[in-house]
Amino acid sequence: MILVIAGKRLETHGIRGLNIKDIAQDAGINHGTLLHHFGSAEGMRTALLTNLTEALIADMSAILNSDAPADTIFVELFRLMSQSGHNKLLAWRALEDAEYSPLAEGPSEKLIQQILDGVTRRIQGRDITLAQNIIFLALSSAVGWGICGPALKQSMGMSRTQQDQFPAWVGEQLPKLIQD
Amino acid sequence: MILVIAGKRLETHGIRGLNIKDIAQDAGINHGTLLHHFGSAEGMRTALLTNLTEALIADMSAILNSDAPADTIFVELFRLMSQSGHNKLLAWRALEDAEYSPLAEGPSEKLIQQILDGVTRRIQGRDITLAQNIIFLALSSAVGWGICGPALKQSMGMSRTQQDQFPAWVGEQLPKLIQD
DNA sequence: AATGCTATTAACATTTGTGTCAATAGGTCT
DNA sequence: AGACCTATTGACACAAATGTTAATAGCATT
Repeated sequence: MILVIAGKRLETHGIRGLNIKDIAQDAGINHGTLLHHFGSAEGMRTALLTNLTEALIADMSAILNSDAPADTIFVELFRLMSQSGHNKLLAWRALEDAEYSPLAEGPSEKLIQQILDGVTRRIQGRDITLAQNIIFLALSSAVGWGICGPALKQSMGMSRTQQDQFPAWVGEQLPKLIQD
Repeated sequence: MILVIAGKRLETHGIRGLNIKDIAQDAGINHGTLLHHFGSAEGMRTALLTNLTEALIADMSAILNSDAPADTIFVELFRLMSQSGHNKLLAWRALEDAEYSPLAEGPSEKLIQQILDGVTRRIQGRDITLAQNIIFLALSSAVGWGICGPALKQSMGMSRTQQDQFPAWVGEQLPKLIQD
C-alpha cells in the first residue's frame, strides 16, 4: 500500500517526489515508520523499483499468455506501455542506474525468451535473427511510444483517434515483415 | 561550459547528480557563482534542459538536412538516439514534467513537420496518415532503442554486431510499408 | 584615478531530507 | 497476568542542498 502511494508520487512529482517525508505524509503515517519497514530511504526506492518492475513483467506476461490473436497482442503491448507507471519506470531506470535494467535480468529475461520462441515458431524455418529484429522493433517502439508518444502526436498534428489506432496499424504491419 | 559539466553529471550520476554543490566542485568554482548565474538550482536545471533539448533538435536537423540517402537517415537517427545524453534527456523529461515535452514545442515541432513533408513527398499521392504512422514508428522505436536497447539486446541474446545492424534493418524495412 | 558594473568568493543561514532513539501501544504465546 | 515481539510515534540529531550576504577583485568607461 505504501508502495502504491510512492508509485503515484513518482508519476505526479517525478524522482524528487520519492522522499520518505512526503510519502509518509501522503500515507498519513510517521516517516519513522517508513524507515523502520524499508531500512532506509534508498531501501524504500529499491523496493518500489522492484515492485514496479514485477508489475510490468506480470502485465506483459498476462498479455502474452492470453489467447488473443497475434495482431491484438501488439495493441495490448502498446496500451500497456502507455500506462504512466510503466514508462516512468523505464525512464527512471534509464536515468538512475545505467548498469542494471528491468528488461535484462531475472523474470523479464525469461519473458523475452518466451516471446522470442513464440515469434520464431510463427516464422518457421527462417533465421532467428529476423524474429529478434521484429521483436526488437515492436518492443522498442512500444517503449518510445510510452515515453514520448503524446508529444510526437502533438507535433505531427495527429488526431486523437489516429494516435489510438497506431498500435493496431503496427499490429498489421509487422507480420508483413515476416513474409518478405 | 558549466552546462556541459552538468550534462556529464546527468549521464554519470542521474538526476540526483544535478545539485549545485557537486556541479560547482566539478567545475572548480564556488557554488554561489552558479546561483548567481542561474538564479536558483532549479533555474540551472531548466537551463540544462533547454540546452540539451536544443542540442537534440540541432542533431536531428543535421541528419535530416544532410544529403544522405533515405535508408541511412534511419541509421543515423538511431545512432543519434543511442547517444547517452539524448536518451537521458527524454527520460528526464518523461519523468519530471509531464505537461511539457521537448518534441512537442518550438523548433522541434517545426523539425517534425519538416520530416513529415519529406516522407509525404516520397509516398506521392497516398494518404498522409500513412506517412504519419511510419514516422511515428521510426521515431518511437529510435527513442525506445535509446532508452532500453542495450537491455533488450541482452535479454534476447543478440550479438553486438546484430544490435548494431538493427538500425540498418529498420531502414530497409520501413520503405516496404510504403509500397503496400 | 574615480566610478560603476559584474564576477567571484567565504561564511553564514535556512530548508529539506535522512536517520536515531526512547517511549508507547497493540498483539501473540505461554 | 507476564514475557515477548512488532508497529508506531514524536522528538531530536545529523547531513545535504539551497539560498543569502557582505566583502573582494577585475574590468570597462568616463
